[in-house]
Amino acid sequence: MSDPFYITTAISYPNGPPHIGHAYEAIAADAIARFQRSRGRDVRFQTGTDEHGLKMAQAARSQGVEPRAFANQMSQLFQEMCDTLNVGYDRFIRTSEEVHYRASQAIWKAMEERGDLYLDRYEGWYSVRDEAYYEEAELTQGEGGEKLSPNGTPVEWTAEESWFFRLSKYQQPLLDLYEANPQFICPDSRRNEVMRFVEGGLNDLSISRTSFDWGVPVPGSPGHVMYVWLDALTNYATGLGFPADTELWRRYWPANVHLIGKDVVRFHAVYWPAFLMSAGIALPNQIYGHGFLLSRGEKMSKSVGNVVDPIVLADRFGVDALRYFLLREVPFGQDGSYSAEAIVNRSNAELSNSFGNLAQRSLSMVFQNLDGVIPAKGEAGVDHELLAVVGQAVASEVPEAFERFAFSVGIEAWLRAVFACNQYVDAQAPWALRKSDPERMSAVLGTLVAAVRLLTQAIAPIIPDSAAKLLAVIDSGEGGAPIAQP
RNA sequence: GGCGGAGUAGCUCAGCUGGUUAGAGCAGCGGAAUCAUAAUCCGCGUGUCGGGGGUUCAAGUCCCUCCUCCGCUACCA
Repeated sequence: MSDPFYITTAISYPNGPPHIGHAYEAIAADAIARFQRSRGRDVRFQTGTDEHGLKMAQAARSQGVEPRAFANQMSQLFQEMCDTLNVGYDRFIRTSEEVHYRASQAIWKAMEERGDLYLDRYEGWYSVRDEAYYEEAELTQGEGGEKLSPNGTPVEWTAEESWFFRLSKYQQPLLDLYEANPQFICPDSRRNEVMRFVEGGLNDLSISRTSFDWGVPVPGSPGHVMYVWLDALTNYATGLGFPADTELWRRYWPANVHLIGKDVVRFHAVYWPAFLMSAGIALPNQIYGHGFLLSRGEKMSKSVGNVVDPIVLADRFGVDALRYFLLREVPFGQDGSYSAEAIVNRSNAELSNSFGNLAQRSLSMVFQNLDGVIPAKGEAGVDHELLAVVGQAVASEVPEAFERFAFSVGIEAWLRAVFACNQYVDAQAPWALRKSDPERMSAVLGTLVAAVRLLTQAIAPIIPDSAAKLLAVIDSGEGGAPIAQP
């Protein structure tokens, strides 16, 4: 195989169990990976968990366990989610792995050798409750004249020794990058935001912490652990064996696309390419920031109590129904809304009724009237017309859309072809031909099975399990062998 | 505050560089068919295209203004 294609999801921060947003990204990436494989690309697909940082340390402490034990336990849940949802990753990476420490330290050293790192003090108004520093201008006055964060929490002036990265130096190189490679940040709305942000000027970035120790140690600087994002972003390289010059690394780097949520666009579209430029490593081709899933139009949050476990949804509605819904309902790149009713409506109306029933009625007639032997497709004008419509969809419209991650667009084109098949069935009425013209009935059924097979292959990246089952039935009839009762 | 995006049928949205009587899906109503997982097919949409003003032979589609909603605005995964 040639033409490598490397896709990654963002690694999930497992300070809580996976929610539907994690599932959404994993499913989308999996669909892309499966689609590219079906196109003959040599695909590598990586996902994983981002296990360092203060929040993980705190979550572990609240459970009364060590960070590493907590991470083991939580990461397992994310792996199980992927397995349940048929997300076929090639590598599930964990940032607590030893190899990842080596990779992170290697990229650090490369940045240091470039002269882009320096030790300084990080000072600012710090809110312990928010775990964040604030600018003077962001603060408000409390009742008693004390300073408060924008969230109304108390702040105190805090100073911490920290390593800094000369991000400011990369402002122009980054702008040049965005200019020369318009596809680097997608969709366009995100690209515009990032460009505005960078044009506004970049400050150097604090990239080490001394206030906790759950992280990758900074080489040669005891007491410092790396800023979680520096370590987290490096995972994409670690998974290919970096810093060793491995076969995987040579084959798959740089990544074709990092699929991420819109909330982490800046880290991927600004910091990551700057780190890579500094370290002298090739840049990924594309950062794609997808939208968020809203529960009935509202943001998911624990306090509202509308956080949904994707495994529960999969159990309730079926893995393929859930996958289909998520990629069908929401224009990829935009925010979308989901609800139990919407999942049921989509999967029943389109997957089960329009498509599933088409396959069922076609194969069932073959089984009952032709002893299960799949006939040759017809040569009448209407037969060619139908296969031309289906062919246009599966060979051109669907792949063209999937290629640019426009799943909902591609699936709509696919559905139109499905509708055309149902219209054809009704117009040809093979059940009426059974007595009047058995030969013609055979031709019609042969045409239908051929169309269904094409449609099944086209949608397989979205609903891999159902598609495989259906293809197995159809292909069991190859060479004139009778198919089993559908 | 600054920058950007959006406001089109009950719902979700298409409408590219201005040009036939503004479209699709869903929902709803009516009909046909009965092969199939009661699944399918056909027919039915007069909506101030957010308000107001302007440019033009012609504007949902360009300009101005107002209203409403959303995103980004530096170190939180």
